[in-house]
Amino acid sequence: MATKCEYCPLRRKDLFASMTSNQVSDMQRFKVGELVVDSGTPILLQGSNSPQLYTILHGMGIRYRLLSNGERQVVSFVFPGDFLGLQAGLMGEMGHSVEATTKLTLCVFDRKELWSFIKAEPERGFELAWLAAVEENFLGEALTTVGQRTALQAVAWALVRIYLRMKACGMAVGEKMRFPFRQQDLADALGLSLVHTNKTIAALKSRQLIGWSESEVQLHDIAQLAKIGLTDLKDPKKRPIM
Amino acid sequence: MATKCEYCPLRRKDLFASMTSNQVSDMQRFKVGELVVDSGTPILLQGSNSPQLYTILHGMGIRYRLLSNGERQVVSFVFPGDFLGLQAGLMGEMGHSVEATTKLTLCVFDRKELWSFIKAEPERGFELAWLAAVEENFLGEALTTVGQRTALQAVAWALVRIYLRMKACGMAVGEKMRFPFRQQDLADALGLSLVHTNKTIAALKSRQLIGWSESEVQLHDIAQLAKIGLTDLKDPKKRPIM
DNA sequence: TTCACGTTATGTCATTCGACATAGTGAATG
DNA sequence: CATTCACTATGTCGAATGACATAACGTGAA
Repeated sequence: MATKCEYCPLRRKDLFASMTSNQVSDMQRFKVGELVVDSGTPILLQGSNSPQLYTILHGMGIRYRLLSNGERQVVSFVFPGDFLGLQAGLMGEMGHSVEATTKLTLCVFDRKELWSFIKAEPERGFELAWLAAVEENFLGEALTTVGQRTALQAVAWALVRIYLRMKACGMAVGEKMRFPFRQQDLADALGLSLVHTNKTIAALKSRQLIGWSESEVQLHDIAQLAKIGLTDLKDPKKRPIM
Repeated sequence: MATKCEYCPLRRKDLFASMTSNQVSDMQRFKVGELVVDSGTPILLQGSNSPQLYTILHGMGIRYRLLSNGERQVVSFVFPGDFLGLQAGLMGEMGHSVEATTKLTLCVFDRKELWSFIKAEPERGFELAWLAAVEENFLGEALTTVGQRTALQAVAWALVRIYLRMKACGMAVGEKMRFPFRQQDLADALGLSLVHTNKTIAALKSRQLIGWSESEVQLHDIAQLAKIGLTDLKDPKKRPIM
């Protein structure tokens, strides 16, 4: 049973900008259905031109790029509210792949309708750009991490960022968060080897800064982690939902 | 004497998508003037909320982020046709700084007018998003470079990418291109130390793959460089101009 | 139960890359 | 013409990280 946009659980989180009721009903017309996939399922493929666009309603995943020598760069982790397929929708080709790392519920939109959707409500074009700018901004920060932070700083940065993003949509309580990603995913996101990532995590654990168990991570001293990671604890900026 | 949009030299390059004459005249109304700055001049500041937006008419620059420990990550090099200030225009805050590395001529727009500009011609909102998506796509590639390519691969990748971008707007002839960036800029872009970057460049020179002299770089064997850099020689995709 | 498999954990050793030192070059300046 | 400054060049050494090996552990399948 597809979720009605009117009752969309995302819009209630304060991570997301509010919408007029007109926008909600336009959104509802744009939405062609809902898709539920298992963890591990590929959603979008690098180089492809997907006819569908998705908004994550529930669950998490990763975006990644593959190099011709087989190396994988995890470009970002994706969470509820993230919009998938924008690059294909605008440029005609995805620059990365997207894969589910938990069971994932997606709102499905038809790429062909994107333009008429925006024409009907020009402000949504503006917000589409806004969303892309949020992503651009994040990638700049990630690039800075991989380029300039040490392994310890990078891991601390990543855990803090993920925690804040999850908390902002109600997926983290207290110091605990569900963490369905493998150390290999984190390693590929930070440009580190799996082994070194593991040892770096061990270093944070031995300092009592974090705990790591079965798909769950605890941040025991978030302030200290933020300091190590050369970042702050400001909540992520409000952003639009598509 | 400000360049009239009608006679904009950029629009003639095939890197850029064509515009209707309506769009050109709307653009002209949006443009509030032209700004010429010397090399080294800061244009936009990370964390600021600039009241102006710019399109590069002529010249080059760099975007970079600073970390609290003073480390600098060059996020991208910017060229004619690039739009500056989008993040501030959309999210209200720049995620990076922008600085001129040559004398720079900029079309100046008023951020306050951005929304009315888009409302008047909704397709431009779409293209604004397109522009942001192009940038997002590039940053994903850069992130992959810094995370996964070796120093040699990274330098080769960067030179090829810059060359193709410059050629696409008529700034490179044959195997030669003007290269106003310092090795330090390249190093900060690739997450390498200056010394190691210099030695990597020396390695490419000793293999006769490139030449490097006074603000000029020659790519003697572009195909081989692309191969080393794990990339291809496809021209950059067409993109809109603001 | 046993086996295979995916993931995390940890030790040893190799390599890439960074830090520091020093020098060379050319442009700007006085 | 001498000086300074920004940038490029190159050597030596050390540190951060990667590669390889092995083990521990849980899960699911036979």
